[in-house]
Formats: sequence, C-alpha cells, structure tokens
Amino acid sequence: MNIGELARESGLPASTIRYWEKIGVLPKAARIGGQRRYAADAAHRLAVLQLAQSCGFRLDEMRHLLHGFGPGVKPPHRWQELARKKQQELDDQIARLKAMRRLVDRVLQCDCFELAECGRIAASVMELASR
Amino acid sequence: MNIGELARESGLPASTIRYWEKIGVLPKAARIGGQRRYAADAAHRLAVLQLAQSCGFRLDEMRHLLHGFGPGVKPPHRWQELARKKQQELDDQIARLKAMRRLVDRVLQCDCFELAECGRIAASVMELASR
DNA sequence: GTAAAACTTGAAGCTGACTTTAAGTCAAGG
DNA sequence: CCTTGACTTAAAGTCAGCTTCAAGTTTTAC
Repeated sequence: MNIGELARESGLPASTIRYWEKIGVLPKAARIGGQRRYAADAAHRLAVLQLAQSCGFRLDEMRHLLHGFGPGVKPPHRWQELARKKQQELDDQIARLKAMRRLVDRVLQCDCFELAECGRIAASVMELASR
Repeated sequence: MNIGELARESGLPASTIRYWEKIGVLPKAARIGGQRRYAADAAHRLAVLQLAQSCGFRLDEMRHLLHGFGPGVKPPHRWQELARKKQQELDDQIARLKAMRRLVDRVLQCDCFELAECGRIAASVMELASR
C-alpha cells in the first residue's frame, strides 16, 4: 500500500501522514524506490491514533501510544498511567462544558437592557470567577 | 481607570485587553493624553467576555456579543441565535467527550498484545468511525 | 525637576497541528 | 519511450490567541 491508498483508507490527507511520521507519531515507513509502503494494518494503527486524538491526546502524547506494542509487553499496561490521567482530564472537561451549557441557558433566559443591571449574567460571572 | 487598573480588576493582562481592542472584540477606549481610560463598568464587560470565552465562544464570535447593548433592544434577544447554536455545539462536544471517556475505559480493560487482534480497540475504532 | 513606573505603538515571536509550495523523482499506461 | 499522475523533500505559510520586544511618550512620586 502506498501513501495515497493509505490516505484514502484512513481518511487522513497524505500530508498529515507524512507529518505524523516526521514528528515521530508514526514510525518511519519502509521505502521502495524512495516511496513509502505500508502493511495492511497501517490503516488500523492510524485509526487508533485518530481515536486517541479525538480522545484529546495531543501529538506528543500520541508518540508513546504505539510504542508499547511488540512481543512480550502488553501495551495497555503501558497505557494505564496515560489513560487514567486522560480520564481525569476528560471528566474535568465534561464538567466544565456542562457548566458552560448552564451558563448559556441562563443568559438565554435573561431579559434586561443593561449588562450592569442583569442579575443572571452577574450570577454567571460570579460562578465563573469561582472556578 | 487606566489599563493597568482594569487589568488588575479583570484579571486579564493589559496586553490581552489591548489585543482585544485591536481586533475589535472591545470598542476603542477613550484616550487621555494617548492613554486609555475606562468607565467603571468596563471590568463588568470584560467579565462577560471572559464568561463567553469560557463558554466556548471564539474571539470572532465574541465581537458581536457586546454590540447588542444599548437603548431599546434587549441584548439577549440578539444573542439567542448565537447562544442556541453554541448550545448545540456544547451538547455535541459533551456527547463526544462522554464517548471518549467510554473508549478510554474500554482500552484500559484491554489485555492483548497486538493492535490488530484487540477486539476492544477495534470496537472503539468502529464507534469512532460511525460519528 | 527628575527619575521611575506605566503607558503607547507596530512588529515579531510563540504553540500546535497542519497545509502549501517548490523543485525534483518515481511508476504505470499506452 | 514518453507522458501523466503520484510520490519525495525541506521550508515556508496558516490559524487562533496571545506574549514579547523595541523604542518612544506620559504620568506619578518625591
């Protein structure tokens, strides 16, 4: 499989695949005549990376994700610290977004002319300040 | 009030206040001897903007937020479209994060050596692909 | 009156994650 | 064999949202 096919299969632009390889998120691909060749599971690995990315992993965190795989070591074991930390971050982020959702609700119910005299907005501002 | 006092009151760096003015998120402040002077409610307006920002509004969206205020028009009315759209965005993002949380859970319970043979990860990837 | 602190501006620099460009190399079809 | 399309690289450009810098001006305190 060359990079174009992998791009089509994974839904990522080829430029992104090259970029991920360049910064070490992907291992260096084997070359034939200078061009990258990928095994059949490459798309699967990319899918895992896309999953990780959409789970809020940054590229530098993702660099460590695929390294664990190999004979003798169960990767999830290596992932545990990373994943638990990320779980906490996700929980925090969900809580924050829910708070935002409530604030937007409250502002929508507001009916006043002046910012300064708006109790709902003031309350929201207080709530915000307390985080 | 000069920019330094406003910075202390709002908790924002002066550089950010200047930047927000420059890109039109804040109206141009009145000047005395070339230096910005602010009325007492300026900090409150900044707080509203910080609130909006932490509700996920980007700066270009925030540009419209303070415009509604003035005699005769209730700002929340103007905000409704923006806010409802943002509510939808927030709901989507919350749903996404919850899905991510489940996926990280699942990966943590995984116990296999190879990506390709991992049913849990594969299932997560499917779930990802379906969004 | 003078020195320090705070202000002013425009421009450049920063981070993260790419995308685009330029100039060149390789591969597949006819 | 030749054209066309896909590939290669390094380097520069992009976006958001600032921060930092340099050089100069204004205010404030003594």
